[in-house]
Amino acid sequence: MPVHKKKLSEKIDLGGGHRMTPQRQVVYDVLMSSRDHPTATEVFIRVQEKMSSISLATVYNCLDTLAVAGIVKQVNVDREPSRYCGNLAPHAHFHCETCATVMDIDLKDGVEPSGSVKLPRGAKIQKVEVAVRGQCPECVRTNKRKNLS
Amino acid sequence: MPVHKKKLSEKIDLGGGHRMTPQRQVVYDVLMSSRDHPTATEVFIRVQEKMSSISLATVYNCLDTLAVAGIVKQVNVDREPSRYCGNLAPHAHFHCETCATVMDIDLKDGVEPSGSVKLPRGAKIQKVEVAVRGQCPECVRTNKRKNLS
DNA sequence: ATATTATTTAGAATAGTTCTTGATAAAAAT
DNA sequence: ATTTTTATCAAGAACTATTCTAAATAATAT
Repeated sequence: MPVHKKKLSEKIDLGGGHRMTPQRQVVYDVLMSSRDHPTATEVFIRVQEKMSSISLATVYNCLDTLAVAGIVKQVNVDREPSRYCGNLAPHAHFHCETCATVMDIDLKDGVEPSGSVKLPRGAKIQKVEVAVRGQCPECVRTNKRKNLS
Repeated sequence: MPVHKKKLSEKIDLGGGHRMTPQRQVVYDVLMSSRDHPTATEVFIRVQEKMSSISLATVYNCLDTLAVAGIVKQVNVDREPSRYCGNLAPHAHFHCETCATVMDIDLKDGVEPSGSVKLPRGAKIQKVEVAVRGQCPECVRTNKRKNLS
């Protein structure tokens, strides 16, 4: 079942002369029905179940087109593979160093994330990203240990 | 002239049976006398002026060893090449999308960067990173434009 | 219909980084 | 002071995520 608000298979305008093709639609649907933050390869695997002929390059293309169109978000954690996210509401990310998952965390109401830093005078701010690293509740509870070789 | 506090060529203990070799010392000195946030390749170029025989692989090794020892910081901006930073004090980073430089920005006194997010209940927080993207004062002033092909 | 433009695909190419291997060097043990 | 152990260095190969290329296909506009 879809976890985000937009109806699945809803036709979306990508703007700029771009078409909502079957491939883009399937990639979009997979993202909107994912709560985790899959990498391009993970999206590829999930998409293949619905459209086995699709190529990884196309998944990359689709993700990029959707991200540029602003209907999905690209999330980067250090230099790990990019992840993709259908949650367009402003939020931060928590990265669990034990199980390597990325989860959304909400912002506190009425608190600007930029409030904790001295913004350079005269700079134009485009966005402020807050990323938290640590061990997620699930991994704390099950007392998992980091994979030390 | 050195921009950070520690004296250049000061012998540092890396711990864990690691030695402060000439190569590591030169890499460290270059970082400590840099205000910008050079990439491994940029460090390599600067180090070569003092030690022309050093290899890029060794620079990577040294940077990694120094980072693991906790005496320099590795800074990642999206999926761009890692940058390295000798400023160990807690701070955030500003990334100029026009000139692609990364600069330190100070935290406001007494304001926890984690204060703007709803931390997951039961999670162990290791660190909170704040990254600001936009156009730096210098680029705003000179009205530079993004390099659109 | 025809021309134009966008898209898909497979595979090649790229870039940053890590790994492998043999040589070198420093430290520890004898 | 030798020997043994351990750490390090360097060159280049290997790896991985991603982008690019080129040709085929499909959709849209004329």
